[in-house]
Amino acid sequence: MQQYTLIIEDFFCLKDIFECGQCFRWNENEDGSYTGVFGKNVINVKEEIIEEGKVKVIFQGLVEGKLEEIVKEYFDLKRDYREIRETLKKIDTSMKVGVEYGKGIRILNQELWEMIVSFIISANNNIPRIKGIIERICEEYGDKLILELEGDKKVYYTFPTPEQLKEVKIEDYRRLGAGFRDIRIWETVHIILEGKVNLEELKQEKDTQIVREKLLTLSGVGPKVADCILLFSELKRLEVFPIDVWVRRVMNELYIKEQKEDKVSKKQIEELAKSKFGNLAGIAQQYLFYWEREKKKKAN
DNA sequence: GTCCAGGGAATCA
DNA sequence: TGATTCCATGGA
Repeated sequence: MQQYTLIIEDFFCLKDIFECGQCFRWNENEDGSYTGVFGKNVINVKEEIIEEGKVKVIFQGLVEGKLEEIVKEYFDLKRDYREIRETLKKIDTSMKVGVEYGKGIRILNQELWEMIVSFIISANNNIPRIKGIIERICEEYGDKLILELEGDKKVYYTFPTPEQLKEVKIEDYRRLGAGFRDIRIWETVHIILEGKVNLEELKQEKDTQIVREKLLTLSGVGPKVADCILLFSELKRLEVFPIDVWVRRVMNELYIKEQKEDKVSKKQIEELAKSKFGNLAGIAQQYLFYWEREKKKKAN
């Protein structure tokens, strides 16, 4: 068990980070802290706001290695988000509102394999259900981790490796609620196990288009899922702009203003995003996605 | 009962 | 190339 406390002199908000739609395995506790598993680590994070734009963050957890280094990498703490927000806010008033709303966001450096499977499951699905499916797969096939905080022991599970999923059958994924995505998960696991796509090589590849094409050879990975993997995993391509129903909706509402939303082509949105947001399109997308979804939540 | 969700693949024009 | 259709599931 390690502990690490950090003062961040910028906006940094656990709710913004964990509920903006980029991750599926972080859950809020009764005390307002969040606990999550990534790699072989299980970590609890608590924040105390010192003043506007200054926050104390307390990390506690079981990790392989040094907690400080691990969280600095995972939470992308070396990147200057203040500068990113300032750049985006200058684009227009809509973007300014979106950035202000999600100003505590950080784009996490999540494990490539976990993102591949998670976003295959995300196809035509909703976030609460995606989380449930992933959690059940981890409970069945991942490694058990036990975290004890203030005498309270809880059990967590790692995300299973391709090797750990080797003997899993298509019906097993169906039984765990994956629905029609069952065969896609199975096929992708076996593409990796057979070495047809090498994840370590993908992490080394610098050309984003080559990485994207490789990802598209995986079963259940189309353009949108590939873009989510590129943006939200350790591949960290902040310029890619995943377009789902929410992003299409918000881009149409703010900029395109077409009566019939389904008439707006993906290409049109892509080109608009690239020209407006440039190499920060991915982060801009996340501010917009989060803003649009929270707006909808509040309306209900 | 109907609609919708961080879409992809197969099929057809 | 581009448009349609089907695909499980659970909550609203």
